[in-house]
Amino acid sequence: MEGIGRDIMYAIARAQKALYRLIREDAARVGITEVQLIVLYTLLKKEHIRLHDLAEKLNLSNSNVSGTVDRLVSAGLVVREPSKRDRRAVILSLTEKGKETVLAAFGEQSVLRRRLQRIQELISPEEIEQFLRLQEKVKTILLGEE
Amino acid sequence: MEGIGRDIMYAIARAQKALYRLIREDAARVGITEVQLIVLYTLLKKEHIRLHDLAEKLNLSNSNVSGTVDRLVSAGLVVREPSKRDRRAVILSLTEKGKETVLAAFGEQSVLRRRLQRIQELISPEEIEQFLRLQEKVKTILLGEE
DNA sequence: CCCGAATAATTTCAATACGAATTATTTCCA
DNA sequence: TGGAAATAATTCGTATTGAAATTATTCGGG
Repeated sequence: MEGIGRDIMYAIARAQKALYRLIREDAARVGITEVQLIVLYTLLKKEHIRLHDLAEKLNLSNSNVSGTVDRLVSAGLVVREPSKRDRRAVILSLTEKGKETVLAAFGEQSVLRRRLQRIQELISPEEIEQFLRLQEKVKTILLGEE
Repeated sequence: MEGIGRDIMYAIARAQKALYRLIREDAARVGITEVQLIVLYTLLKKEHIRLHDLAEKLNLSNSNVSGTVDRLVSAGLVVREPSKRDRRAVILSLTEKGKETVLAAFGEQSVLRRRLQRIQELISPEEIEQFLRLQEKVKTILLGEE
């Protein structure tokens, strides 16, 4: 692992840690954990999704999401219901309380929202576009899909 | 969380997952976990480091690193010794076996090494430089240090 | 139509991961 | 210098994480 490779690794890791720290902050404000908030947000954007599809969307294992959903159901934020089309599957949706929670977390007081806006103020659209393109390219090569 | 912000979040998360998957693969080949390999690698690059400094370098909590070091000591890959300068601190170093393990993990057979090289073959030095610069800029803004 | 392969979810287990509390030691300043 | 504040590490509790095994169901080819 020579210089450049190491730089790339550390850069990716640092950006991710910074991002998760913000999500954790917003999540803590409404009394949940970061992964729970990410799951709620995903469900807000796409209701009635199957557990497997949710796990795929989030790049998490089924077992992981299954446990997280357990806790969200216990907290009254999410409901599980068996799929009518496929009796193996379960369909997930937000409860009213779940909706309120995610909206409160990412609402006016959200640190993450403020910082993401700041990025758009301080970095030009061309550079952001460039950033996303390179990020995607690096990811594709890392996955061996080039 | 509108379009661009979400794109940035997902891009960062995806790159990190791809990276960690590779590290996990190399680590599994030598019979350890990804975090354990990252710790061993860090110790290879900087021997005789204090636990607190190691945790800081890796952006991990002290308690987390303490537990990971426990397992590495049990496996005979790392040794703990009390610092002479500061009796509160412990100094960490690799054993001979620890050195061999990390060198084997990131040696010729390393998938991560191969993919990082591939990045340098497929992406121009200017673009890599640009990538690292933007990555750093985004991280700084996310941390609120702009 | 039927049975083996594939798929969806859960459970279990070991390893992260972090915050809070605790213990031991050092620092620093009144 | 004496003691409060800060620092280093560990322990504890809870919540991720993913691989592997398990169960239930669906799919697909003969």
